[in-house]
Amino acid sequence: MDRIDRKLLNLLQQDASRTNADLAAEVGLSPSSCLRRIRRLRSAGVIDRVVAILNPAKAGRSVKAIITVELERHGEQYVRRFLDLAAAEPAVVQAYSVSGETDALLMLRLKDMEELDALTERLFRDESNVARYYTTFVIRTGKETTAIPL
Amino acid sequence: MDRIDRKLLNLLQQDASRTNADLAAEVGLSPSSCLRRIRRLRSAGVIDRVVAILNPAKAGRSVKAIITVELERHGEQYVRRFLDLAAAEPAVVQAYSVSGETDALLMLRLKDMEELDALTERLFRDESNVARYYTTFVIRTGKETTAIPL
DNA sequence: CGAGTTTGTGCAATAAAATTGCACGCGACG
DNA sequence: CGTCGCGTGCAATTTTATTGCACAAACTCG
Repeated sequence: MDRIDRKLLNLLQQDASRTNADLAAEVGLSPSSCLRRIRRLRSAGVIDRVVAILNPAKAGRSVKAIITVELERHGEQYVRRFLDLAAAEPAVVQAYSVSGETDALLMLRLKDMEELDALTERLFRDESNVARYYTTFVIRTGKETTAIPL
Repeated sequence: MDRIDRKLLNLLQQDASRTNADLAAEVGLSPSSCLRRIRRLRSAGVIDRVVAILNPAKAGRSVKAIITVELERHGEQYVRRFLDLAAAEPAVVQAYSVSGETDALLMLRLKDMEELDALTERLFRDESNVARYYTTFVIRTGKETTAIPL
């Protein structure tokens, strides 16, 4: 994991659709060496996967919401059970258990309010272990990246 | 934007490193038609970009934290200014202005606590407009996807 | 209803890119 | 000082993407 590897990772985190020859030129390697490095990073698991990022609005999911959840019982098995329940929802893109006042935090991608209504109904109606939940809406996005700084 | 387009987008959101011929077979199209659809989705902006997703731990950023911020003055220009400030920080991967009790929410990727300390120092020391901020740590990740449901 | 146009498709040829085998150079280590 | 291991570049090969073309379906407008 030297300087070149980091440079490659940074480039790939920005745009993984570039050709290998292109990347090789930018980091100052031959295409074959560059390719071998990328493959090594991939099989080492440093690169987890390569994905397409969609434009939320054009994919019909312009509403972003955050739900913080406080559970009745805070034990690990209860938290886990709730996270699994939330993870099963397609609209839930991130589900975390957290420290502090609340127990869990969900990040949602929604089509409209109706969908939020249906989701909260599903997640919190039967779930007798949820003491309280707070829904927050994202007004403006200042930054949203998948890139991990190196 | 028909059923085939959606199927393609779902596949590409999961794994954009598959070959075009492979994708074509899965959606039941010839490689050329499949490629043309993907290119159309890309130039229409539905596909925003293609990126490599790293393993946070293996990239040396295993700590995930959330900071919610309450500003002194809540006016739009103040919120914007704060978001810009936060967005400039490499450790900040998501920065939103939100509805509700607080004004902004930051999602962080950190190497260690020291980095958090340095960051809060930078973000909140000079920033006299910040009334209060709450730091929360992610204990467990139940789900974390970049895929937008279609 | 029907001619014309637009849009999408498959096939085959072509171009571009990834991948592999091989030999070399450099640094670590005995 | 020789040997080993690792990474590199080059060139050949294989795989993949891309393009031109002809055809079929859907849609439009008179």
